[in-house]
Amino acid sequence: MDEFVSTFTNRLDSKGRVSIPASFRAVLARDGFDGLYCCPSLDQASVDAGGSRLVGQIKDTLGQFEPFSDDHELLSTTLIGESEVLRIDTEGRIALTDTLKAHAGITGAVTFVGQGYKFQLWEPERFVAYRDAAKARLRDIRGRLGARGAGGAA
Amino acid sequence: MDEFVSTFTNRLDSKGRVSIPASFRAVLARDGFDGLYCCPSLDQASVDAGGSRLVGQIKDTLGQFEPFSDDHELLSTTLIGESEVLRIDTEGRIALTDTLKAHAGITGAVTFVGQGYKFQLWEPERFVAYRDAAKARLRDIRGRLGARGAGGAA
DNA sequence: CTTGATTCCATTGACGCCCATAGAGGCCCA
DNA sequence: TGGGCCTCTATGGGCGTCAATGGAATCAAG
Repeated sequence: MDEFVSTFTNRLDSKGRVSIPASFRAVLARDGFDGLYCCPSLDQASVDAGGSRLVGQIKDTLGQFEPFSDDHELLSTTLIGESEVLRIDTEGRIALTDTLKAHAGITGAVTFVGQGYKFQLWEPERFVAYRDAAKARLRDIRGRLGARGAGGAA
Repeated sequence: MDEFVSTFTNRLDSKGRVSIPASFRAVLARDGFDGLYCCPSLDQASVDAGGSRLVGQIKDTLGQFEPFSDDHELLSTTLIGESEVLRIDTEGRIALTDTLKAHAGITGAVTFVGQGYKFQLWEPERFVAYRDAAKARLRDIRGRLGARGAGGAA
């Protein structure tokens, strides 16, 4: 599997370090990117993280806007300016910066949420709330998914 | 046969493991996917499971949405974040995570329900109730279809 | 010399792998 | 056609390995 799948919650130790889930590390290793690319999510109190594929996706998104346009500037300010490349230590852990922790409200633990080509970091309780809201909204918009359904209908 | 067919019920052992029905294992082996992809059903207390074909179907669904869009984030959080890739041991067993067991209400046994390109995991009693309700609805529909029937089982 | 950061080592518990057993069903042969 | 053998599936449990975590040791600066 070369995608980030599933959800894990790990604790920060006294030095602020947290282990990246082993299965995510395996994906990152295959990806080849050195370190972990992290950028605050645009609309949520979470952090988007990943490797080359995330970086590529961000570039593609930026490429859809005219260079020097307001929109391009706004996006690049957030997607690139607010980003960090975190070092992964020999045990597979990272130390989140204060900026990232503040954005996501992370204190004692982190929930890692796989999203295919990237994953997100959440404060565990906030994630539960977001997840429940997401499910509820998904039921609403499911009609738009067409006849094939999203892995559920009978 | 390369489709999941029929229904089986197996018990969980003291370590929470349960055997995948042999005929399903054969289909998975042909599918080539390493492990078992499991995704909570959106509307039912069950788990959708399968291999590459299920994953492909989910990817197709996600591919209809623009990356970083609200809808894409919602979908990937639910469809991928809630999913698990379970390892299949040398005996053909899996260990369900607490999250999946909680979603389906599974405690002592699991009912495996073949559905062609995927199959579902149910708590046995809940499945019986669901099946009976489905049958009743089917009779209802068939009645409206007139004499030719809907090819339902006896 | 003190502070912060990075690597190294130790512990604990979960999980994967291996072997063992029983029971059901299929197959062969008389 | 009946009985017995044999294979395979489902299930139990022991053991080793690895991941997550905590803390000490080492290194880089200021």
